Amino acid sequence: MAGRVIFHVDMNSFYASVEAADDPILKGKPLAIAGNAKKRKGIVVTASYEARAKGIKPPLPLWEAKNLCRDLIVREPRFERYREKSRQIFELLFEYTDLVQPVSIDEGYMDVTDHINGSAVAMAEEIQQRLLDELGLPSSIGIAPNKFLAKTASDMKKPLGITVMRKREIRKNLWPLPAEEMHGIGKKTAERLALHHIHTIGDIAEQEPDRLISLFGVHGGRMYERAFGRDDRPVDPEKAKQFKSIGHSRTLPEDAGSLEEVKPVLKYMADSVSARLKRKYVYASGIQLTIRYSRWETVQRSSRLKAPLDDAEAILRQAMLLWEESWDGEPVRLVGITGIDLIPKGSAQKQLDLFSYENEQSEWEKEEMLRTLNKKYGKEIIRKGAVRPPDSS
DNA sequence: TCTGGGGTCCTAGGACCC
DNA sequence: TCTGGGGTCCTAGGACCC
Repeated sequence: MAGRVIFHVDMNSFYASVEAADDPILKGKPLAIAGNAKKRKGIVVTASYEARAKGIKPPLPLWEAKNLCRDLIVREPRFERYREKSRQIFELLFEYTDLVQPVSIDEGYMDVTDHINGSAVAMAEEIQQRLLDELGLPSSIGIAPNKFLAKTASDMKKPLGITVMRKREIRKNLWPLPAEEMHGIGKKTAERLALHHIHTIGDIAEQEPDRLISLFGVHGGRMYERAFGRDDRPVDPEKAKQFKSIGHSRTLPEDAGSLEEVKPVLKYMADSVSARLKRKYVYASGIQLTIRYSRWETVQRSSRLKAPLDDAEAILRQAMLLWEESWDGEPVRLVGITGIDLIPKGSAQKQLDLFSYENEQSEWEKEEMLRTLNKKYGKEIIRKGAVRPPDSS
């Protein structure tokens, strides 16, 4: 694969920029998007560049942010609106090539190798200008022969930057960067690298690859390759559509100390996860319950299902069984439900046929669990028949 | 006034099988 | 008196990213 041209398009302060585009009063002001502090969700998710200038950088607790900047404007996030804007962004990018891979709500890769008329920089400038003119949103674009270098390049100049990273410039532009700047290296790995006197990306490049692999596993091998700017991952438009899990979690208004207290929250989450599974045309073949204790320890327990499902009551029932198995009686700060091991509806039906015999065998087990739960928590939510193979329609 | 919510990927270790 | 051993599958937890 010789001479690809990859763009990494990264929106600047995306949530804050959307708010400013929708409400011009916010333009040029220090703005933070943050959850409601009274409900203990007080962290800054996104800060405008004016707020960043005062040292406000996500994820900062809101009260600290207010101390740093007395006239900080705070808005709660409107995720539905951001998703809508996100769709518009990618529609615009798809005008240039089919090889667009969204990687999050506000960034994506483009493989424009076969679509350059003139210079790549001119094309990036046009895209950036159109995002600004048509959607009111600033972006930074990195241009490079692969995803890793394009991503690194887009980070180098914000806001409204366009940065080209050529292979031959790696020694000059990549190697001086701190190791933690490499995508995939976070705080923990950077600390471990520092123990071995590895501080910059250049230091990584100087290591024996076998040593990195023995220390960090496949991650070590990958960081060595990246340090030389090597990355042959294709831009894959399908990847964004392939969900592996769908979940919903929430920090509670106050700590909970019983299943009665969290049951309404779990019910709400089961409904929401069920609705999203149905919308995405997938079944979950496992359900995972997340419990975060007020002591900040997080526990996750999952169960595999005999029959893949998308039914809200069945999801809730599984979640409550998992609660029974895993809650240690301590105060709980957050709960979450996630559907895992998702399978598309078409293939789910085949699996169901395969498992139907096994289902009948385990029927007495279900009855037993239901009796136990019903005795304890009443029958309004937990009912026989909640777990049923999905309709074949 | 400590610390959100959506994810993906990798690894360690136990269960199980032959 | 020692108590094989290798492969595979599954789960929980951790690191990381936006």
